Amino acid sequence: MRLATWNVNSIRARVDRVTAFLDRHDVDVLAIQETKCRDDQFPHLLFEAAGYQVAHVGLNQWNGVAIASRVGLEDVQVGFDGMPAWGDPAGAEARAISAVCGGVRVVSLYVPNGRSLDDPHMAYKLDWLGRLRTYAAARLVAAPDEPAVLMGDWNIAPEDEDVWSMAFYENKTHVSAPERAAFRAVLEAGFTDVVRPFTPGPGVYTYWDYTQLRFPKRQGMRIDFALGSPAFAARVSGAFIDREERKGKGASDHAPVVVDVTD
DNA sequence: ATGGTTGAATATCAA
Repeated sequence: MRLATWNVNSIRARVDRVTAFLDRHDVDVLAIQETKCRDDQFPHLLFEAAGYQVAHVGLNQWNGVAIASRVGLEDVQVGFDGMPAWGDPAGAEARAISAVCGGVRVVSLYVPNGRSLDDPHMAYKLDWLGRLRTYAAARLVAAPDEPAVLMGDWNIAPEDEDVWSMAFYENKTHVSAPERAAFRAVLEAGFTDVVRPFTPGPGVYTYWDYTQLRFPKRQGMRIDFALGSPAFAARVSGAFIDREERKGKGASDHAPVVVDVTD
């Protein structure tokens, strides 16, 4: 079975690229982030025509996450237990959705950006990640043998080599010690980065800013990850980052990350 | 020129 995760930066602007990607790489399950639409605006029919069931949560033009699957889509859950609320009035944002696809619990995640180190969004980001760690740890206790994968846009570059320049990111988000500790805490809860062993750095990224010619200058960040439970990680047979998807007109600023598991 | 691009409530905000 082949799974992938991709921050598409608007599903409506990108749906042709997304369905072409699914076809080209024979993807069974795609975790999608930043759909940037309400559910009634999501192009459900195009996914159905391509043979995929879709679970999507989108509340407005921001965030929005989905899972598209052609190997079943069971026990859909919006958000995760304990996911923090945000806003005034406070409410849950559309940043997490999960389902069981082909026997794997797939969680599609869009971690809050943080904006800047002293912004309230940064405290929200750290709280959100802490709650995610608690959820992930609880799942391993409740179902230690369940294949589960937390995949999406984590908005964290966990290692120095995951950014094109540590000097550039000094005092910026994505590389700060608290963010990296929050990411590491999920690993310490028992989850494993199943992609990095197949895509070693340095210079291997999943995101390049639209501005400043970052992509042709190879100035990116590795911030999209698939973290597998022990039962999932044991079945991973390969992984790659589809850098080609960042090329050309109409590309998302993120590339898809693909993971293969044995059936 | 203190930006540079893209996408979404077209007017700014978010990334």
